[in-house]
Amino acid sequence: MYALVDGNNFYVSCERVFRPSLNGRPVVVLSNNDGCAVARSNEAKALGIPMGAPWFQIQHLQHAAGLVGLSANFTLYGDMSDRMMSLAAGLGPTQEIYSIDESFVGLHGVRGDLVARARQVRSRILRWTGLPTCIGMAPTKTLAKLANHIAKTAERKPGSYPAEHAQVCHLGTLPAQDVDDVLAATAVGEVWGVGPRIAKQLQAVGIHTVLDLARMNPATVRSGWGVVLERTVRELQGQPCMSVDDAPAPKQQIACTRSFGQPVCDLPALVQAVSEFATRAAQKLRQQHSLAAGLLVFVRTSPHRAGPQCSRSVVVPLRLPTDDTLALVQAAAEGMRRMYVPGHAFVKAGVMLLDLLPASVQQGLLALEPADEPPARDRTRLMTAVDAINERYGQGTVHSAATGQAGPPRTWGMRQERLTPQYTTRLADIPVARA
DNA sequence: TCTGGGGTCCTAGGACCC
DNA sequence: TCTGGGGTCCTAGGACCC
Repeated sequence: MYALVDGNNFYVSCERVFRPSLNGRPVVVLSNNDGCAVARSNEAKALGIPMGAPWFQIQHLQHAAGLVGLSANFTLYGDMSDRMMSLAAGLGPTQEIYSIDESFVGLHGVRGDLVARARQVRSRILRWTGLPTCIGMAPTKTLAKLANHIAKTAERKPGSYPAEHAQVCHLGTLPAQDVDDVLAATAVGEVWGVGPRIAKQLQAVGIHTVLDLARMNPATVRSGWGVVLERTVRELQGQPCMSVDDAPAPKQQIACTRSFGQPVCDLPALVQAVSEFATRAAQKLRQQHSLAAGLLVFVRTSPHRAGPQCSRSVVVPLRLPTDDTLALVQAAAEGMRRMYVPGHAFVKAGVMLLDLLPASVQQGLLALEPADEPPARDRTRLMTAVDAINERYGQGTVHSAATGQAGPPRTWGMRQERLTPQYTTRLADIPVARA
């Protein structure tokens, strides 16, 4: 049996913990550059704002409907996520953190009334962190996802499903007919693994509800759509094809990419931008104890804007796999210089670290290669010190000169005009209670 | 004029997730 | 004027091997 614990409107809920005046109001949290809505309160959903709606198209609702738009505060959300996850882990013996606001919990061997237990965990998370959640439970992960969807929808739209499913929904103990009823009341596109494309194809052959999909023959699904959807169908039928993965493998690639706050044409600014992206990517690389053997840099113009389009990328192989910020910054800057073409309004660039391998694998230099770098041991100590200082005193306290004030003005920085304080992670931002 | 069969590896592109 | 970022897995097709 599996549970899926999922934060309701997670980013919005994090903001509301520290600004209770946002309760009951339509609120959206915007993507980087205040681009589009990536989280919506129930009130915002009720206004008809779709996921991903561009801010410039909905900002008139500020006056018309009291809509509040906030810049994404990922430092806050990450910290709140850690708190929520540690409490959700109390539900069962294994936990897989699937995204910033969702975790699967394996319920193997858990005795007693699962629904009562889930309600208890849910109310503990609410009381201790201020975050509302919903919990779905079922014999497979795909069904647990579905149960979670039902729990949320039953709470948000009374009448859509039986009221007892609100907040906590356990499909595992329901009579078969009741399970069929909720599957028949749910559109096939809500299934985990069925995106817009496949949903359309399914509808074209008369598969409209989750129940329709669950009743398909797995072999037919395999030949028509492939093994991925076949697994989904089997999971809907109650046959587990996925288990809780509580020790995720290290990532195979690490990316840091950003859209710019405004278009950028000149090379020095682009070099500075990718130097900073490489710095961030290198940090992530060291956190998972990997080395990169290659680095990809890309830059592109906007498909939404008129004018000449340009999209270029270059892979820079690294002679020695490394996790050294300075080496990676150098490679990123070199790649950018190599592919740069003047005369374009670039809006996005990024760095991806490729061909990752465990840091425990040491590759020696061939004796005939010049030993022009400081011994690797010293560099490792330097990077450890830099990470520790930045962890303690804030990002960028120590940084490579390529990303600093010596460079060009930081014209490419993100737009974040509606950013809230870092309530839980910066001393100066901690809320003060007054009697 | 005639030109095998079976396998691996790599890459690009598509689809999905949140 | 203004449209995010970071991942995964699968498949098809080409290059190459014996």
